[in-house]
Amino acid sequence: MLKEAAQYDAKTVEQNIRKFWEEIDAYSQVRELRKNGKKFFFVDGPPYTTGRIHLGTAWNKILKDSILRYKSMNGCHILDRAGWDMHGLPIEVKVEGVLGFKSKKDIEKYGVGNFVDKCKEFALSHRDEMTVQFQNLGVWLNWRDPYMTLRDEYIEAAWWTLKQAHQKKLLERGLRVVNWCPRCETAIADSEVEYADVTDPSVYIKFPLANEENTYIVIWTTTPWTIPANIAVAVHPSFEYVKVRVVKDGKEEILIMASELMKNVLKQGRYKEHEVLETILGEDLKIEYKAPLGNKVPKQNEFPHHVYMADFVTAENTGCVHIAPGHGIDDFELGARHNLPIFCPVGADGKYTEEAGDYKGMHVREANKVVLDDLSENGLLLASGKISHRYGHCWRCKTPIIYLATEQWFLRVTDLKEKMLDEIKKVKWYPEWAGSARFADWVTGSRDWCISRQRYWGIPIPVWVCDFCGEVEVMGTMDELKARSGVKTLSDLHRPHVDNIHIKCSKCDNRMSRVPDVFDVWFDSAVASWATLNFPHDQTAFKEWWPADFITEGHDQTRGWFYSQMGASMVSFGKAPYKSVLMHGFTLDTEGKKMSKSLGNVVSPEEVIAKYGAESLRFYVLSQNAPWDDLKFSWDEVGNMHRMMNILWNVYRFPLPYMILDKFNPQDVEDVLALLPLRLEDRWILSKMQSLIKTVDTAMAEYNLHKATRPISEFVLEDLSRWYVQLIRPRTWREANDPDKLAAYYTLYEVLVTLAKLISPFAPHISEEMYQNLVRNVNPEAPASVHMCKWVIPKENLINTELEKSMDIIREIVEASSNARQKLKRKLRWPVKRIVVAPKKEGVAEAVESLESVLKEQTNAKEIVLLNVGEVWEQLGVEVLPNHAALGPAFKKDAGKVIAELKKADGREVKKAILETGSFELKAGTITQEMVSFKDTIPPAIASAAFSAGDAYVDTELTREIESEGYAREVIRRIQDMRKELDLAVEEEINAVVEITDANVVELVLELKDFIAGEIRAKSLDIGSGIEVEGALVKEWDVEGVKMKMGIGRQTG
RNA sequence: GGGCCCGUAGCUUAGCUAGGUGGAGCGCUCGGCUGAUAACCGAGAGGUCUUGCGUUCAAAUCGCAACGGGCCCA
Repeated sequence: MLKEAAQYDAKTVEQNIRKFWEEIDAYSQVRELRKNGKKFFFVDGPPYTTGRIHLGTAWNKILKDSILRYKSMNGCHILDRAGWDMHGLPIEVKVEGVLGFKSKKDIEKYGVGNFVDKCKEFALSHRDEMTVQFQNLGVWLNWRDPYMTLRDEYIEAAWWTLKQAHQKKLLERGLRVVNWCPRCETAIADSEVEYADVTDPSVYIKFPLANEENTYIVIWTTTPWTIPANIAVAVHPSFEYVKVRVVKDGKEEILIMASELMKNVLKQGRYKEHEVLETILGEDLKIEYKAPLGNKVPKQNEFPHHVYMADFVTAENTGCVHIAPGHGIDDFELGARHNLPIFCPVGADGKYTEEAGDYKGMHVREANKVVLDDLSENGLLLASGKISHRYGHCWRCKTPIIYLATEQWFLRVTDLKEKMLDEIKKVKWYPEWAGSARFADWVTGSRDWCISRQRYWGIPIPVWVCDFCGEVEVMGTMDELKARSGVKTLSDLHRPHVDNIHIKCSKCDNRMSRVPDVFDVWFDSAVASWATLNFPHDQTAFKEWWPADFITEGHDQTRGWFYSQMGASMVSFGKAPYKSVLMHGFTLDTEGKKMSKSLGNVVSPEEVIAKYGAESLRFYVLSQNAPWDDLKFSWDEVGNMHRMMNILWNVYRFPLPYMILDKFNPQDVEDVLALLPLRLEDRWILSKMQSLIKTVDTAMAEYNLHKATRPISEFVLEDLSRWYVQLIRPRTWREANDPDKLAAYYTLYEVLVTLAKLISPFAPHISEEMYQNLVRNVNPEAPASVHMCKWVIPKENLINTELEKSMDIIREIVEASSNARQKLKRKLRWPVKRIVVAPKKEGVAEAVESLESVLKEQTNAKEIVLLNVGEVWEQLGVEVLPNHAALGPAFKKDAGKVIAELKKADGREVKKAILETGSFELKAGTITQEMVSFKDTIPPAIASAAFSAGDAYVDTELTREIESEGYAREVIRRIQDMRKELDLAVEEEINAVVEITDANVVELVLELKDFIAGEIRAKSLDIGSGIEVEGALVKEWDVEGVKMKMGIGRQTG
């Protein structure tokens, strides 16, 4: 049997539903149910286990959940292990913080094993916390068996992948300039560099030419600390350069720089006079110069220093670029092209090495000032200032990065770039530009992938190198390592367990040792699509499922997970690891600014849930934006969604007491609906319902979640609550069990059940609650959960677009008439004599004729008058406006008489005559068309309002009948109000007394005494003038200026 | 400096692909309803469609530029 429902309390509903899901293990039942369906392989982008989820992660998981629920109801067999990204520097940094560590030395002292254990503990406990937070959003993923990057089998997937790379000669060890964090003492990937504004030195330095006295080439830099490593200068081959003689403080010297930048440089150096000696094209600059700090860095004097051509030189500052191949990416590449020495006198800790001569032991961050002083002493500092610019930082510890040439391991993904770009085109991107523009752009500009990190908490790089001959071997699995090393038991594949395992070199029989590095954590998640299938151990699952059908992540993952997965997959399998990608946006605050702790504008999902519940948050993030646009969070809008949910709930709740009272037991709804005498409004809402399903399906086909959810809100608010429910109210109150009422019950029931299924992917809790009551309480044989139901299919036979259009017109007329009523301040409670509809277009007549009863009821009109298209209502008067400019010359001195006569004439007749014959005869003369114009006039009791297809007139002329009914309703409404105040039950009977001073009104009200008594459930009702008023509650009222005193009391006995 | 996305009423937004009087919701003002009721409904006011230039008979919509925001990169 159906049960009544309490007022909407999102939190209670959601908690109960989640408990219910747990009890019946709904998630597993659903997946089990669909196991023979079409396979749909979803890979969860693994959130990093640092702590609490934020609004962006919530949105991310809500999108995933809604899409997967939709797919599942459509019959898909879904594979959806939740993922967790658990390795890497972020956790190391947090653990270091907890332990109070400052550098790697502290970790070594503490013991790598102990440190790694702490990291593991941290990751696992945070995973548990975050799981609960996701579940509180109603997100269904496989939480019980998630994939975790710290598991041995996951690590093996990464190892296997690296072995593929090695076999395909895509793994390379080499000296490269990498982004280096001097605090973490490790290389970091391009994707781990975060850019922020900083103030740095902005200095102009003169490099003295080797063979020309007192002549200098001028360079500009923001990193003076790299000057000790300077090897060359780059100029643009097609720029024009000048040799210019300058004078400052009486001293003369010759400078070389780009001619278009000369003015700037001379200003910087505060030179008063100058004379251009020569202009030279960049490519003709053949210059050798002396090391500017040769006196401090002896090693520098061993290197030749020349000027080279480079296209990356821009026309900024001096047009001459300082090149230190050990400290810059462009520099390194230029150096490689010209076989320059890769001089890098800086160590892993950011301190200068032995090679830096006098600077040895100094940290580069402190070196800028010293270097500038030394240059100044050498007379080479032309100008020194400050600049604010964007500079890269370690995205975890925020330390400014430096560029260092170091030995690292690389994946040569640049070799695969062309193929990768082809694969991008095969993937279906939502929106299209996410792939064709954004991702393609990133891939085009990408470099080889540095996968090694000099850290502890990560997947150990499974590369063994021969201590003697340098031979390289990669272990693909744990078993392989055991077999090659002879180690019998290996409890864990992390450091330090694998650090001291050695194998024998297959070439020279000497000892091979593992390189100490761990993987870049982006490599971890890169292998997720096959690691989640337990590949390489489980080949069958891989064959059945891979590649992924769908992934969705934020647009920051273009450079991140979209890319890392693509790269790893190209290396392993030569194709894209996913078939379709939905790129979603970021959550920003109301100002459109990024949410960040430092700005203090962070809103957490928990706050939102605490206030409005998960369902409102879900519907909000789904419907507010297109998925790919950034979402500006707004509390008001979440509140709006909550309001919509509340209305949905009330629509669901309101008929329940009546249905229960009538012992309504819906069975074979479809068949019964076909037999019942449905009213047009019933057919209308059923038609609307089917159309809505189509809209949702169309939107979901393109992952346009916003276009799926917005029309649902609209349907609930506009069609169902504001219209259909209002229309059927009187039918539900009827006490007899007549077919007309049943038709309303069945229709509403059918709509509510369909709606519950339709919204279940997006609002899984409230839909489940509705379903459990409406369906399961009536039919225990039905599927145990709404999420086990099949997706709704639009019933074509119920669609009637003509009817939908007609109803739209009727609603417009109702709105227009209520507008017109307002002009005359006539309440809806008072009936109006008639409503006249004057159509301007076809279709209105049909609508009004077929839906007259609806129109009459909703406008509270005694009569509906329908005119023909273009017909003017006869009650409208026509005012004749004389055109003095035309009348004056025509009638001269009689004009006044003509005008007076015109004003007395019947405007309608004048207009008719002019329109038909072009003239109208007055006693004083003949009026022609140009002499007058016309204006419609409306009688005082009538008001008009336009709607899109015509005009509506409301005639509020009072009749005795109308006044009687109006006053009666005023009385009823006030007594109902008093019943409420006394907290009476709906069916409870009362005794009532109404004293009305105005005898005329008493008479009017008495005409409907029985009607009033019935409406207010009065056992006895006294109405009169000057009678005594008593009862449990007595109140005085002012009804439209008429004084009334009413008293009611419980009928006892 | 480059790529991509975004910029419409006080707030959140629809419309932009396929140019032709800019629609909503919230908030505000006024009103209605009172058997969903610590709910619900209607009306009104409120817009140089970020700015400028261009294409066109016609631009929120197409193009260019600037400004502001976001993500990514150098």
